[in-house]
Amino acid sequence: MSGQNGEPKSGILKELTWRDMIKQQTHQEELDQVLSEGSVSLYCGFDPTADSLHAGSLLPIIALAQFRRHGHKPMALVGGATGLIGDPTGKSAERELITEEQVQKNIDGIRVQLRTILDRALEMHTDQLSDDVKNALHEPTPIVNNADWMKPWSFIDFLRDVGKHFKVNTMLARDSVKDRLENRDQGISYTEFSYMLIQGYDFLHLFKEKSCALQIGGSDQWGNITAGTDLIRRTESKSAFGLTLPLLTNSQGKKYGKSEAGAIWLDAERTSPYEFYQYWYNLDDEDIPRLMRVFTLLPEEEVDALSAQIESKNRPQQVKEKFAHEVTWLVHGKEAADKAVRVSKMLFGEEISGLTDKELADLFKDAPSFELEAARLESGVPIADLLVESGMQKSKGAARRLLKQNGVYINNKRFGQEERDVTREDLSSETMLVLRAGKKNQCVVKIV
RNA sequence: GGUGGGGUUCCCGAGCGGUCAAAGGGGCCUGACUGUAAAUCAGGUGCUUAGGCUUCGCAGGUUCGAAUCCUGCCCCCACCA
Repeated sequence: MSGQNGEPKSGILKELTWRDMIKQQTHQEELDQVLSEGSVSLYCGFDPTADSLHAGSLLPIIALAQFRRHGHKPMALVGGATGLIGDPTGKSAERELITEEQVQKNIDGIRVQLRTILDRALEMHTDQLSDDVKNALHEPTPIVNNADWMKPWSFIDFLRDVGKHFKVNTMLARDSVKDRLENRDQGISYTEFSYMLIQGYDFLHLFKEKSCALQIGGSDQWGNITAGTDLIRRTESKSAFGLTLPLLTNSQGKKYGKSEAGAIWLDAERTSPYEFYQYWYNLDDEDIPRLMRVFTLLPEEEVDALSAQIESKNRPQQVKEKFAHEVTWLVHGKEAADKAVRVSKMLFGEEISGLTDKELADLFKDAPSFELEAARLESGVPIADLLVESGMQKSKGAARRLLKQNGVYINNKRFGQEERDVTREDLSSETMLVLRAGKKNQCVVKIV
């Protein structure tokens, strides 16, 4: 009974629909039927282009988790083979090849993240889960690597068995290829051109070996996904399905997952849980309801209530705190998320004083820190020097400007415009002080 | 290969012998107002020991003086074959 106008009957599609997480799908009704009849195996691929995933990858990860929460069997695929080739989709120019060692290193990194987040998604809001699902929670979500089945192929075999099923005519019509062909000085290499054969074959392989009937991915992956469903239909005469997720942009049309400072990584070393939390907290109010549906596992009623609250401007901070906490929890764990909330309250609150080193160090574990020799403090350190040496400002000129604009704070207390020296008086605990530049940049200065 | 137009500070883009550290816009930063939001407003946005110093594709040259003129080189774009 699903279809353009109908309600899907499978639990998972119902969920993804109200969350607005479906961009396109192949054979809607048939897919809905299959998903409502029983447990379906599915997968989503992740490119090993870096040793950490970033916030953009969170969407497919959550989607996989949602399937799992509805009793299906998701898998994550890391592209050990495809990563060596490079996906031309959405790229205006040929990419540099990544070395094999680098790809391996990247795979190791993102594997851990996938595992952690996928597992954690099963521990959150468990009251929504059916008993069957709860009983199966201890089974980890499988993570496969396409290098395992791609590497053994010989070129000739691959061309005969896979290449034969792809028409260059069709491949040439794809936007990602067309753009590159029409732009004379940014052609496409045979290597990248072949990318879709590999991704298409991955699907066939998983279909045969793991009964994988569905591939999901970002909306840019539509072409690559249908390459797989087509290949399966052609060689196996069976249906396989594809589903893509929407490309999320904010009210200004910008993509998520990037801040001015760069990408928001899922790796705590690259983007600390505190920064991660702050990223979500600081997004536009307007975008929060939409994002809450997509990036949290909160149930519908709760999302609706919170959305209504933020829309009516009734203590919107509460809603944002909840939202940012949920996302941080999913990625970094509850403890880290709780702490991010505490640190944030501390930082955006009153003057910092009366804390011990231990408390301060604990609160600011994620914040950058800088060590200053005790002797220098005794004689006094010019504030501009401190700002530059701690890395908060890149030149003294910039430090002076900031000062003049009233943007320097020590222990959350405005420093004033005068260029005086920082001394022992400025410590907030035994050996530390908190230096802040502007609203959101702080650094712990430790005396050693 | 031929012809024409270009490469300017994070980006776009003006400047075409001194008054240019270089208009304007975007971005970014800071402040005010708020709510750590958005919108709005104000200021800032090469380095500096504040006297200077280094920047306008690269290398030379002309000149008292060059981003601006000349020569060579590199790269890009457009049209033609």
